[in-house]
Amino acid sequence: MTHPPFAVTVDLVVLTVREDALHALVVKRGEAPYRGRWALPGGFVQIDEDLDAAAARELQEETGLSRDDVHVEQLATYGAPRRDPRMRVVTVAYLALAPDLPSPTAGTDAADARWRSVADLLDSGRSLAFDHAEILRAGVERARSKLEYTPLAAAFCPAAFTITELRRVYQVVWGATLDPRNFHRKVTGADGFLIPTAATTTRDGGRPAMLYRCGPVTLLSPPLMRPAGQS
Amino acid sequence: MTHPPFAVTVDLVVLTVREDALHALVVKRGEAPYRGRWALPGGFVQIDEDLDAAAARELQEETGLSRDDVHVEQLATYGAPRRDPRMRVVTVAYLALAPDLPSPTAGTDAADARWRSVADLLDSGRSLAFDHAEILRAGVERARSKLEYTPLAAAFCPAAFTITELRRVYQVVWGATLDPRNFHRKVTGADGFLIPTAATTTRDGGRPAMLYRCGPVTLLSPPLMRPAGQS
DNA sequence: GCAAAAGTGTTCTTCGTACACCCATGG
DNA sequence: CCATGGGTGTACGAAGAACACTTTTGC
Repeated sequence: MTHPPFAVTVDLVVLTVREDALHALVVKRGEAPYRGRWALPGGFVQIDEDLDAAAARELQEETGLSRDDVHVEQLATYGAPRRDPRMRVVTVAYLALAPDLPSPTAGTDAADARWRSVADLLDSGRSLAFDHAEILRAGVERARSKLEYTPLAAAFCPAAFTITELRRVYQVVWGATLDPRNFHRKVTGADGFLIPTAATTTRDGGRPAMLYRCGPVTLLSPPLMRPAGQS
Repeated sequence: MTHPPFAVTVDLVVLTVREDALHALVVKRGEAPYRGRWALPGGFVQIDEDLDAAAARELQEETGLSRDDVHVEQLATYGAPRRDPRMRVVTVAYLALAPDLPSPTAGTDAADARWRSVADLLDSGRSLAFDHAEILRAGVERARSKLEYTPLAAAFCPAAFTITELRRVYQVVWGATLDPRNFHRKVTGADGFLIPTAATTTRDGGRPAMLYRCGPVTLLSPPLMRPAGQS
């Protein structure tokens, strides 16, 4: 047996911040195995399709979001021999970070796709199908560490956002509270992270806040450090 | 076409530090395609085998090293439709960090396996088979960043090593020069990184140096920072 | 005016860096 | 006794943490 046949799928950990909690996109399975259980969105890679393209296609089908709207990156690959009881399936997991969407699952294939809080989903008991709980955990951990040394927190925000909105992302993802004043100084001082716009907004209340767009850098140096010893 | 058949392989980026340069293990291909070219060691995942197990098996076959001797972690997965001209192959790349070995390829299957300097291998011109240059680059980049926030540099050292030997690893992998005195203070001060042993050695010349073993921590906080703007 | 959030200044402490200095060996 | 590397002390400056304070809106 030189090269046994495998099925290859992509699964997506799509994260967003809403209602002061981290949420992930899940779909209700319509068929066996795990029928009726929640699972990460995903599907088979087509025979002439690159892995990244398959992930982008699934994301488009499930959420209507295009690759340009959200950050997508490869997460890890899972291939335990019996992770799918039907056959040998290797799945390439992707992590996507999306802003909070007005109509989160509009125009999608999956009838029963919805946002659910990560805390709920990882609560042992009501577990996800397959090894998806493990994949979700890996995605959340990746997101947490990426906020430290990349400007990816902005991927959770609308195109123009305030410093406070950005800080809320950090607080929700890290489960920490950050000093608004030091945070403001730090991120506005980070070269290339934020581009100021002319506009301001009062949507957070109080004095009008400057709106920023995401800058061109992909790496923050020095990184923002998350306070030690939080969830 | 619901689940087209794929072949799944593992490929290994095995890195070591020798002669003051970063080296990777490569094998000469004995068959088409890319016959006679250098490639990363690897092979097909068997039908009942987990991905990590396949990587460990290939490592064992190619180097005689067991999982206990070296650090092995999943790197990334590559599956461009025509990356192998014979068929659709998805490869899960693994990164392994090994100490400098007395007889690097003793007791191996691959007749023509050897260490070659990463600088040579990535020199455009004499390129590796398939997309292995890209995979090697990803492995080296992963190793570089992992040295910052994990104690993995010790994986390049023998079981008992001196601070200077550890510093040489950092210098070679980062392509930077580090102040011996500040480095000494920093790593000996990092809680759980190094466990002092009773023994000393003069193998580096000069005054006898304390020998250390690797400690239990998996994450360094605060991280060691690599000097900005090096190769 | 008052509450609430934006944004700036200031102080204190911690940590990285640079570098002087002494120690312990081999030759 | 000298070269070589091991290891410690110290001084300076940059950066983080804590928090007082002024600014600008909505109500």
